Amino acid sequence: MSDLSENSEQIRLQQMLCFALYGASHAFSRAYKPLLEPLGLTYPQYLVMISLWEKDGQPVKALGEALDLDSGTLSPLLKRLEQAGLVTRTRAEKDERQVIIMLTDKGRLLQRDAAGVTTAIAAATGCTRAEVDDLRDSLATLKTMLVESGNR
Amino acid sequence: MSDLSENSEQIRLQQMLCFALYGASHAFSRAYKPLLEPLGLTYPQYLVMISLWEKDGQPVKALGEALDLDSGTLSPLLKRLEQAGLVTRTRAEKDERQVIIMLTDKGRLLQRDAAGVTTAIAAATGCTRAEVDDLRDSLATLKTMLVESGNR
DNA sequence: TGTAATTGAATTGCGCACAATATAATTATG
DNA sequence: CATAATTATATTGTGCGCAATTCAATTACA
Repeated sequence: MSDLSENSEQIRLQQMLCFALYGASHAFSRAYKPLLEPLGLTYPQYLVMISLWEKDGQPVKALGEALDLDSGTLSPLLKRLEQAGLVTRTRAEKDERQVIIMLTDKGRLLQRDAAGVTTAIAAATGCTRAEVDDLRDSLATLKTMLVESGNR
Repeated sequence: MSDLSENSEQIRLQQMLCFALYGASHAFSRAYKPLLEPLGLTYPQYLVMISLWEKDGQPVKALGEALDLDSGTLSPLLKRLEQAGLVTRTRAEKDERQVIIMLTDKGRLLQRDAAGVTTAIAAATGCTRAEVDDLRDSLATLKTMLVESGNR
């Protein structure tokens, strides 16, 4: 049973959970693309904006923890959002290491333009609210498991 | 009810399915990283290798369809696999536009080294076989829905 | 208090992911 | 048969995602 090319030990792409996840994740960002393009946002930028709409004035560190991204990803992304006039980046006075990200008026106003994106995506998934909730919770659990097993 | 900053219309990152997917997908590739590093493969390269272990001698186009990737992603990736001595890239005689990707002996042998990766990841997810199957099928359906709604 | 350790952000380098474009080979068509 | 349309792959440019490094600010501690 050592000839992998001719028996059931063969790994099949189509039955791998990670591959399904990989494909669904890409499908999502492709679905978002035409909706976000009019707003001038990429998908990761949109996630950052949502985090800021939830809680304005976060330091880069906090955004990184909320989105699970490091400064190597966030620093240039935030500079692009600043270039676009959506956020400001200012050093905190009480701790000059921190950079506080704050929405501009333009950034705050963009939330209204983005309202339609959510409903359009919800419709595109074709899922009921309960299905979405179940799937989301399963994925959250899966992520937790993967992260925890990595810490051992 | 138009003040989005103070009511329930507010989009919340933690309740978004796409964000859960985004996080779980990244968690997976982080979990794979230390397992694939000894093999000298990145996660997308590993997926390409699996596709080739399933079916050797595929043209770039077929690999792209199997993995849902275009030549802009695959061409440089395949060159790196060639550099690593895992595959060969040769023009098809009957249609010189096609480039056929074939495993080298080294590429075929790598399948044995990769056998442990699957079991390690399966353990890391902490999911039962049934849970994996359910989740995978839900994600496949979701992807189909997103792709189809994009074609309209 | 002075030095060491830690922390927050930015930068560099590499590898996807993907749109847009280019090029060459093949096929279709007038 | 010549030319137009299509097809397969490669290239270029932009933006993540992440490891590794750097730097300055802060905190710990000898």
